Amino acid sequence: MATIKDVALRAGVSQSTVFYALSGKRSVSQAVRDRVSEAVSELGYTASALGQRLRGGRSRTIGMVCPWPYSTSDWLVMELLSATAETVNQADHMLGFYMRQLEPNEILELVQNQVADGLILMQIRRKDPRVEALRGTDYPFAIIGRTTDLTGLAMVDFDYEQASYLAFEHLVSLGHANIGFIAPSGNDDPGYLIHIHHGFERARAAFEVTINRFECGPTIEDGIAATSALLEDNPQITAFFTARGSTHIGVLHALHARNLRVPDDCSVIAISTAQGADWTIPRLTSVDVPLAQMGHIGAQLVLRKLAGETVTDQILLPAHLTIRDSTSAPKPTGRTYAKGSRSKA
Amino acid sequence: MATIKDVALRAGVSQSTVFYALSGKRSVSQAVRDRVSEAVSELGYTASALGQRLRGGRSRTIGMVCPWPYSTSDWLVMELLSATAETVNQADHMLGFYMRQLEPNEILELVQNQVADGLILMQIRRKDPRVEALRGTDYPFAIIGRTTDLTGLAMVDFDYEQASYLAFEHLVSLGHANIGFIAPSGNDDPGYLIHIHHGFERARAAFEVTINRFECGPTIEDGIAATSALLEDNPQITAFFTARGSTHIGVLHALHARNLRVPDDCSVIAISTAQGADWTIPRLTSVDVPLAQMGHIGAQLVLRKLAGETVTDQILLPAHLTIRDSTSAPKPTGRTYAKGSRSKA
DNA sequence: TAAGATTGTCGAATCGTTTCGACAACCCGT
DNA sequence: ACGGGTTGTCGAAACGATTCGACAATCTTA
Repeated sequence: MATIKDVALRAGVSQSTVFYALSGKRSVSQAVRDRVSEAVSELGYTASALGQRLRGGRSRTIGMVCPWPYSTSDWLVMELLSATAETVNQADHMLGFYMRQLEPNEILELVQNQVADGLILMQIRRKDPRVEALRGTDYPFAIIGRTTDLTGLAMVDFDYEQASYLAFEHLVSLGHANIGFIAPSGNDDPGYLIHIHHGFERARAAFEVTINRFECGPTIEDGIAATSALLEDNPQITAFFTARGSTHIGVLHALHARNLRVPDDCSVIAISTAQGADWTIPRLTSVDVPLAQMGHIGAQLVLRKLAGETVTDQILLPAHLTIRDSTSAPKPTGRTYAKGSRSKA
Repeated sequence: MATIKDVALRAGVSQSTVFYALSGKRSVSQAVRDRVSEAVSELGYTASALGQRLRGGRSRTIGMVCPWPYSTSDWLVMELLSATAETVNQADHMLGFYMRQLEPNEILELVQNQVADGLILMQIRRKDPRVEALRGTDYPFAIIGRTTDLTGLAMVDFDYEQASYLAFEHLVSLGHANIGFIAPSGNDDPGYLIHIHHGFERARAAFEVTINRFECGPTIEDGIAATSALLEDNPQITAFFTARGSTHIGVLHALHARNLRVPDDCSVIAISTAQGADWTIPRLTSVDVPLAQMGHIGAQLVLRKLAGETVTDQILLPAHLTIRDSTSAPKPTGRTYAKGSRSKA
């Protein structure tokens, strides 16, 4: 591999002259410029990033800590990852992935070793030891998600509370009076679950509606079990709102197993992503989480910090409802729910 | 940021002694070792990766070129990415993502700049200029997918031909005599499409069966259009085999719009992933592409090359059918297909 | 006790790029 | 022709970890 030294020898000038000829940071005579560029092309020289980085003290790398897989469904975050990578690449940096839960001290080492110039953390817990390890240091990082204490942090997140509220509002406006709410426990991590819970409480206070709540995990199976349990106890439910992971798939499976058609016999609404919502039959009415946007913004926050800016932006992306094919007004008469007809699902 | 120099000053010894005390590569007296480790913890010293890498000439980074998004559906490859990252991380390397189509010369620069020690290429085209740029160089890289000429390459791929054949075989064994095959054109890139085509040809030669073929792209909408067109011309079709991207979702949408139940009125089989197959209702009988395995192996190939091994493994992962809920024997009598009932889909 | 082996420590060089200060050589106007 | 400015080039010194040869000091063995 040719170095700048080789080029200098070949062109018969000093290393620094080669450097200035190539970088243009000082004026160099035309004759020398020509000889240098000739030597460069003959030797196939390109500057080694290693040397550049050593000198600059920067690795031109941003690390993304992505404790994967958080749950089986979360591969929807591909959208977030690819958006982040895109923004980072555009800024002529590399996005390095750490696809496991790093200990706080491992994260600090990433910093100190100069493996990465900056960090993006996701799947943030409400009290997150990783965030606490970084807070207070001058290390450039941003979080996608929210801790309880956001003092001084650069953050981007989605307004899950409003998303949750909008889902209830939509169902109520359609005339649903009995809603099954398949929910995470508000006490669980990651942090966004609490906001979904707050939206639920706001809706409960605002609307005259019966909400049957069932707490469960994020998997398809959890969704099936929750739907079954809710229908068992509350056959009068006319709509389900499911807010986490791939539980919405479970709801659809469970309804299908009972021969309940969506949305004719039962409406379903979710907090999902646009892509995920398009994959179901019928397409899901959903408050779509703008993952790509979150990735872009998260990357920008770090890049701005890297550029020397003091960044304490805390950006909450607004929630919008997208009406697709899984919700309609309840049909008060049409549905016959035979208690015994539950399948093995 | 503390350097080895600072530690040496603090401990009152030379840099090299600090180094030997920490690395253990030469013997150091207990007294000095103690003073050094004391200084290290006082200063919070950790070795800078930048310096280490410069000396070693290695960046301990593997680049993954992932021209994203190839199609809207391909976020299933998240599984591949996370598996690759896992393996690379375990070997104490970083996986750097380039989420756009890099030009061959950009890829070569990655090499020469020592930004990455090795490369993993995916979404390989049959004649791939990126591969040709790297072939013949001693640069360590592996491909996930196949070019036409595989001479000297390290490669891992899935046996799409067998996958395709198995899908037909399954439908035939169930008694389907009229199959709708929603297929990519055999001439298209990426390269795996040709192998699906070969499997189709092998099945056509082996079985007494009518296969109605329709070429289309990879999107949901493509799948809907293909299904509609096939049913229009061949209402006697009792099963669909769909082999690319998210066309299987389109098939299900189109069948749903016609009130055709799966699998009672029509069977559906796909080449998909285990996760993708679990997301549909009913769950899809599918030849699952082992994306995680492909990622692991791809990473290993490069890592072995990095270790100095001469690697020319060309690994074709075997195809296995997973029977889920979307296929059954055709019911010769039950179905009434009303030509006029086509929806707007 | 002298020769030889072992142990512990140091200084200097290396990796490749970038920057800084120095210093000629030249051009300008008076 | 002489000061003042510009232009072009060079050498040396960073950046931080690692390695190698040298060389004392200590220990071993005949």
